[in-house]
Amino acid sequence: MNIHDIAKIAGVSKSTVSRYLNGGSISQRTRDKIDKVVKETGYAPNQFAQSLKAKRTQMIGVIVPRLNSFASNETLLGIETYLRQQHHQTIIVNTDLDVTLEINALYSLAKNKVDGILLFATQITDEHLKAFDTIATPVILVGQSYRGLHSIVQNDYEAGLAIGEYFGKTSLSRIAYLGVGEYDKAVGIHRKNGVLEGLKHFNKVADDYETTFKLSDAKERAKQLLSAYDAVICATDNIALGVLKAAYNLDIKVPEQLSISGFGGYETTSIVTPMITTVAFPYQRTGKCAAASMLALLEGEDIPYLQRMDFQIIEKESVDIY
Amino acid sequence: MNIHDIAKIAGVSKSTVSRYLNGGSISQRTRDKIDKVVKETGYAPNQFAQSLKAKRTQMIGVIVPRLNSFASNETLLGIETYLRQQHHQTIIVNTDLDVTLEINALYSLAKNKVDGILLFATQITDEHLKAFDTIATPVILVGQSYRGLHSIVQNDYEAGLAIGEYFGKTSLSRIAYLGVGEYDKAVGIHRKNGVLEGLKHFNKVADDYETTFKLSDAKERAKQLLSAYDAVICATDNIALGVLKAAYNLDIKVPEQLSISGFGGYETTSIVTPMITTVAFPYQRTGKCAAASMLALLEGEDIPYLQRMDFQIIEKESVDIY
DNA sequence: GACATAAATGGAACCGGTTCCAAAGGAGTG
DNA sequence: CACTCCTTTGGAACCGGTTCCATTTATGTC
Repeated sequence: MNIHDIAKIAGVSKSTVSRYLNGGSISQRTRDKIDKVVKETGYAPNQFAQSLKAKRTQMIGVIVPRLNSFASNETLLGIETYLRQQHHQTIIVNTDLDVTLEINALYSLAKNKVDGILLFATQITDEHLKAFDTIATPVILVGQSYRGLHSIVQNDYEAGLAIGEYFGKTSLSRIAYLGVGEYDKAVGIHRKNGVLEGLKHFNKVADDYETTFKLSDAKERAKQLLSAYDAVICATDNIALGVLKAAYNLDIKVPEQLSISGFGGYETTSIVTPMITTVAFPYQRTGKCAAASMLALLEGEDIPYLQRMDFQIIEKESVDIY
Repeated sequence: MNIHDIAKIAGVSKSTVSRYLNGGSISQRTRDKIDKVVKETGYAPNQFAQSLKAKRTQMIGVIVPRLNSFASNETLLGIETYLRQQHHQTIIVNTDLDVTLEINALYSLAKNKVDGILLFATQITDEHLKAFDTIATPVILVGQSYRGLHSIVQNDYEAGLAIGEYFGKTSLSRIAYLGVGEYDKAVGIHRKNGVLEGLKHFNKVADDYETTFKLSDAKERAKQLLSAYDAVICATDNIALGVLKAAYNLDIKVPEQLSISGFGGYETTSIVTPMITTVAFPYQRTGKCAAASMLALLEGEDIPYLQRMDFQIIEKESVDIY
């Protein structure tokens, strides 16, 4: 069933049906005739063909590095919910942390003529810049910032600062920071710098160790170094969970013998015992903000190049605050 | 940049460019000329306009009831990965467990001319059937089955049977089953029936309680009844985690005083202490299977109406097996 | 070199809508 | 009733591709 069929059945031209659908000037008699036919046939215009002319597909592409991380999923939830309410479709591409796939995804989404792309970036390479340049599709970075590109990020430095000061106030003195590689600017650099600076305000220092985003890696790394510390500040909740697990294995009591904190606000941190003190980032709102910014951008509005979300320390049971 | 521009620059007709792009018969000289122009301009055909003619959008819609559940996300991961490899795009719609939104999503995806729809169903209402009938888009159900519709499900009954027999073999005798409402056929009925039947093989029975899929609800429900039992078989891992939390709160030792099991194989079950014994469902493979079945269906192949995945008991530490 | 055959190419129609423009119809006024 | 003006309508072009068909060009054979 297409507009031509409807027009023929209703005995009018297809331009009239088009006007009927889009609220053009039409007489009551014609309106009723078409109304009847549309009702009977259940006709709905091909969104597709509409987009060809309109040059707007109402589709937003989202490139995520992982589809099984709390942060990605919550952010994605925020994005999808907002876009759906605004009558847009969400196309997701998962890159499984593969940079090549990420570049491919940019070109592929551009070919699909999505109106805009939200990129959950880990790093921005020259290939990325080239792709942004080639495709004529607006891109907003989520989670990482880059000069000259629209970005929405967590307030990693300030959050780190807050947790650093939080540990600073305690009597804990042998502190380790368990982070990730510096290729990830947001988590690997800003978050860490915040923590170290926060501790410094209280004349404390932390030894700086590195692991990956994987819980099991964090656990193994932790096993080697736990005995030397009375506190471990972890760069993510996943890492904190790995450290907690390692503490269990080594029969180290948390928080009596070891204090642990994470970043993220993952649900799991309040499922385990003891519940882990963490810095919650508003992932859903981040997603909503990213989606809203994209639609604003597409409407030609000016949006700030860098938007930082807020954060909140969630005090639980894993830090000995005395 | 469109095909017309390319044709003009290369000094050929647009049908020739089209042939160049799609591997039609073309002379080497012309090929080189067009090659050069395409390279220079970075031209990529509008996937969109192609679809209008081809009547195939290479897009598959996925309707999920939640975007923050382990099962959904893993399945989605399996779907997206497979579809991407097969050069298809994944459009997701989250319905937040709202049946009205689910119906809307069906019509909306149909308007978008997705080639097929994968529906993570909880229940099938008359509205659903009507929608399936109206939209001319193939639908495959994931997670629930319905007579006459293509379905891919977990083997809920057999999995329940296996865990029922597993508990049957132990010396545990005061057993509770903590399940969900029967509106969910797969989890609420089949899974439960399997468990009860499995226990029956060993002349055991379980008291049957009901809660929701939410961890916090399960925890509250569990607090009221834990003292009366030495084992709780839970319908999902989330429920099991809630029960474990309740046991902690009541200072009940797991597994010494209380055995707990779940269903699903969620990552979290091996993060908590003790790690929870569960039945793992192959969610990623389920997603892949669903996606592959859809593409097969679109190719006109015959696929079975009901496909059941396998499962595996993951023995951990939360059940006292002696 | 003439001829048959195959390969390469351009033109036009088509996919399903929207939109511009001109023509037709209807209402209002003197 | 004639005229103007506004509303309604249909026809045609367009969005950016693909494909059919007819024509031109190249290749091979005798």
